[in-house]
Amino acid sequence: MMLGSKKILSYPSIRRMPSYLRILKDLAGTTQKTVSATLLAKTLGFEPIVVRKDFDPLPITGKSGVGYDIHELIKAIEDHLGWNNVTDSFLVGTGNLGSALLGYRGFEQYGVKIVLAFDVDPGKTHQTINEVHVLPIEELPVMADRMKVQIGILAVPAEFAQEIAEKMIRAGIRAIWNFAPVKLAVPENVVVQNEDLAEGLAVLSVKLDRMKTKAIHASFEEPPAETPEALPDTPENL
Amino acid sequence: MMLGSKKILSYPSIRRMPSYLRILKDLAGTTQKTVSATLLAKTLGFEPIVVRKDFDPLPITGKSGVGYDIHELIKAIEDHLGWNNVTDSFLVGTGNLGSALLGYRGFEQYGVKIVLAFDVDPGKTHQTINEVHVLPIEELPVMADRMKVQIGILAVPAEFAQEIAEKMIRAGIRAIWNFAPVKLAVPENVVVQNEDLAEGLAVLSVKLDRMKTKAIHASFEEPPAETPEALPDTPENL
DNA sequence: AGTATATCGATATTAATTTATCTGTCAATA
DNA sequence: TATTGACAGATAAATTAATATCGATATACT
Repeated sequence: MMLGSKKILSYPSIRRMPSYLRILKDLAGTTQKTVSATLLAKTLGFEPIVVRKDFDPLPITGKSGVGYDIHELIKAIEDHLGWNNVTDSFLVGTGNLGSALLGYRGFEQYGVKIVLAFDVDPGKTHQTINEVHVLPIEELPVMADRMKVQIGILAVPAEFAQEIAEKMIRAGIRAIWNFAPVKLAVPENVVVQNEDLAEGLAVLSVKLDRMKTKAIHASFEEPPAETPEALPDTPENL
Repeated sequence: MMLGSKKILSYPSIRRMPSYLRILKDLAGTTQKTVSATLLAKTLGFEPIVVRKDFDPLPITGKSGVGYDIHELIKAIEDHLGWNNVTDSFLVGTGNLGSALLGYRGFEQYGVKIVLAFDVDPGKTHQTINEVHVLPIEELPVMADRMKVQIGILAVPAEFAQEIAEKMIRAGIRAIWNFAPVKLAVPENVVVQNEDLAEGLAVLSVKLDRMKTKAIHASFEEPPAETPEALPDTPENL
């Protein structure tokens, strides 16, 4: 045994993987065979050391003075995320956000394909949004069972989220991508990933505020230090 | 001076603030006057100590044996995030994601109001989406100047993101909420917050994968340990 | 060949974040 | 009024993540 013993990536690392993947796939279309951590870092705005650390647990090895093999790296990342073979998923809630998610082509590139959508509102069902059929929520259990779907995307208003989540779980869904701003109560064998736009907005607000006060303080100190007018890469945290 | 010297919140704390705020605003509609960290924690699925630590830098103080004053707490959080007075913002890109964002009522609750939208596609301009006018991108500079808008929401395809960002910046915008999966190069007096759905999806994928292997290992060890079929609160990380 | 430069990987080091522990306060109740 | 349980807040410990340092190797360029 002990075969597939991948060393584990930290969650911050995992979150950076999609960015790497995008760049790598771009490069895969060129004549380039290798990338350095330095290049990736510069493109993404963080330090090379971060990149090397991120790749460290992957079952690949770079070459000193050269970098990493692009295709190897892509494969390693996709393997780790399980994004090789696309997984089918259901989406529930075809309001604004739900439709937007349906409109996002390219989830398939991220290993997930929305194969069916559901809604409680009869006015929204039995139509097709972006080539995905919308069915009444009642049909979810049967379809989930028939299609062996494991991932559910929850894009309903907060007040229905828990109820729909339970319906998903009873139907055999094991992973819920939750866009409703509520903590879902789920059994321990079900995983939940919460997505909350307000989080990012909160960070932006604070950053803006801190930038302003910084500017004020700066104005009392040295002369403006020659504001670089054009596009220096600021290391982007969060 | 040293007046407005708020102690700083960590970014993880900042990200949790919107969740607190939502619960608090719910409670504000009831007869409750106070909340305990314990209650907030239970509702959100983390530990009370996290909540108390999060509130520690805020200029408020809870009462032992009682909790925090709900209104005081709301005010303190909103103050810190600058979500008291709603800030006007522009949105660029009225594709799927852009429309979804326009459809999100309730950003105002988060201190941000989209007052105008822009698009390059003449086919999309001069209409109204969710009561927000869509103008040609050329008009952004004039309007930004006239309305003194500081926040820009970028919901355009990756290949145009940098270009549009520069246009925003030249127009005086100081904070960009970036939904395009690219690192923007901006001057150091501009703040950027990147939003990347793939991040959350990556985390979900890995969680699901780890859950599965956990299940496999468990099946070799002790007898199933009585799976709690109904809804135990799992502490939700990330 | 010899040298400079780029780059990885291993090993610290430092910083940020989470978690634990303990003490004292408050309010309800016997 | 003494006792108990719920709670905040301070301080400390443990964990996790980011950053730095350094030696070794590959490539390009004299």
